[in-house]
Amino acid sequence: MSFNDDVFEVVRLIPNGRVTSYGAIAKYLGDARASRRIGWALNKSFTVNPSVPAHRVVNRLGMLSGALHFPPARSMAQELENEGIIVKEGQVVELDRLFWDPMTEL
DNA sequence: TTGTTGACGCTCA
DNA sequence: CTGAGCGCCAACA
Repeated sequence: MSFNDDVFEVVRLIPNGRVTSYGAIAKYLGDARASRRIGWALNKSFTVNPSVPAHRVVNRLGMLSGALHFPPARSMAQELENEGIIVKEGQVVELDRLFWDPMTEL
């Protein structure tokens, strides 16, 4: 199934220390309404190789809405901070500066 | 087969 | 400014 693969591919292209949103990815894939499905795709991202940096994907406000779905062993916020991204109150700080839009960057 | 759900995003009150 | 509601559509019970 290619939708998931496309999602993974785009997510893997996100530069280190940057983040993007479900909507941006959906739009890039041609279906701006697929944002909800991006989450589904990312669920499986933990079972594929090479691994997908799903922690770099947040909702359009920069909130870590998917943090609860991360494997217990990993912390979404922590992974982000490891890359230099500041996460406060479950939200990415300076989102506008760290945001990476595949539509304009690719 | 039908109904509910959700890692979203937008609009309206 | 805040909160509630709605459209989307695949996965799941």
